[in-house]
Amino acid sequence: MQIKAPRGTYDILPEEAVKWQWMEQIMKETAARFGYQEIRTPVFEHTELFQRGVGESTDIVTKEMYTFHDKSQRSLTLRPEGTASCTRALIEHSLYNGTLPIKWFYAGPMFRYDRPQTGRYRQFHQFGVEAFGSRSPFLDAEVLFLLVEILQGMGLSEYELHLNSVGCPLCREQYRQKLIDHMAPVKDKLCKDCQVRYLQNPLRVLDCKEATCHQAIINYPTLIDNLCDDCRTHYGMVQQTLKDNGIEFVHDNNLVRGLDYYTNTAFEVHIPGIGAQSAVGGGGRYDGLVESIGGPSLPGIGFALGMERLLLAVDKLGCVSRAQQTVDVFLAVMQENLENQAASLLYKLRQQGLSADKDYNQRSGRAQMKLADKLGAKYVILLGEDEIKGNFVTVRDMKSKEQWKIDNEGLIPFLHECLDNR
RNA sequence: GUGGAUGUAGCUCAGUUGGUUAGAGUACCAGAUUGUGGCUCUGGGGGUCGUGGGUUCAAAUCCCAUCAUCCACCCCA
Repeated sequence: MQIKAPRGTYDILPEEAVKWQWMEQIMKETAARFGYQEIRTPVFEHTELFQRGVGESTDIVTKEMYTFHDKSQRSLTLRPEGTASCTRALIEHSLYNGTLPIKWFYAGPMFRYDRPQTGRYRQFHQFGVEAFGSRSPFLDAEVLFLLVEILQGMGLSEYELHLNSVGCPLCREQYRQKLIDHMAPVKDKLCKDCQVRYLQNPLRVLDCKEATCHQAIINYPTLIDNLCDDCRTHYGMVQQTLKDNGIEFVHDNNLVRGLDYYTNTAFEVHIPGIGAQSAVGGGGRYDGLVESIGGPSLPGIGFALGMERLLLAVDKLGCVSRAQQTVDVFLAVMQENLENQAASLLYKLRQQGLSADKDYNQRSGRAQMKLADKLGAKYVILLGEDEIKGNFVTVRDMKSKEQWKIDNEGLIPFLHECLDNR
């Protein structure tokens, strides 16, 4: 049987890779403008990091991790997300002793064992940012501003930003109890999944899509009405800052993020029309995370964007124009016995900073011209017996069809001048 | 993990109630133009019909299994 890319993985071929470069460029440039620096962490970590960092009860840890043992029987896991690794690096290098906040961005592959569908892969890519060491609501706003700036930079203005606050451990625990009390009398009416959620993580009943569940718990107490004073004030300032700066969002009582580490601000960005997996990004504040994986008490906030979903949206909404990669000069060789000289000339052109290419399959002169055309060559250099004898080359402008005989010595300056004048 | 749809050339797809050598468009290569591109014309290569079993005189076609893709659920990016 022919070997294919494993389930849920795929190749990014050159044509597609151009789009990735374009997208990464926007992301990195925007993050830099906001004062975020790149960090690169390993793609695998000790399994324990994710168990503690992401949360034992999450779907990611319970059923989606690529976990394996290396030859020394260490349990390692391909990273399912980026925040845990960043936090580990922060602690490992004691960076919390330095200037705060620390503002990082990263981009790279993540791995989750899940059933593939449009916009969902087993190896997928995220761009994310993390800011450690400040609880300021203005930092929350900055992170959201950065997120929106990236979307707009990609020409994606049709997004929906959902916002909520999941409170701090203190007020959330009180709220949790209140919610359980509210649901207790009607728990039999909940769907199967929600029966389990009711016991393990009652907040997640709120974002169940079953209409019957929503009806059963109608008039439920909301998170926002049960925040403590500090959390309420914090959330209010985040919202106000966004409003003051014209960033549209909707407060969403049902938004409860799946990862255990979130506190206070939680958010999700959706782009309608790219399939069922419409969440292109999500994030929030995680003030307890650093401590929970062995560091000092240090607050943090971040988000992650799904890169293939963003490209899906870009393709769907068709708002990019990307130039085809072309070559400045194509070298057409008219006699086989001139290959040595052709190779030297080609190398020389490239050393002089020109993009140049030639045929390697003994094509006829005509076929070489066709190839030059296909590669988008601006100029073709013809090299044949006449040229060699006369110490010159023939240069053809592919657009105007003009041709000149140029001295060997004058060739490079001539080409540079031609290209500069285009 | 659950349910549904679909797998024929690199790509997009035809292929009749099971019947002889599986087709088209496009892409690729060559020639017309032996040293000159886009257009046109002519020719050519390329398929174990996803894979493995079964039914049949005969299977791309019917049955089973398996793998993969897509859609939805779950969940998330």
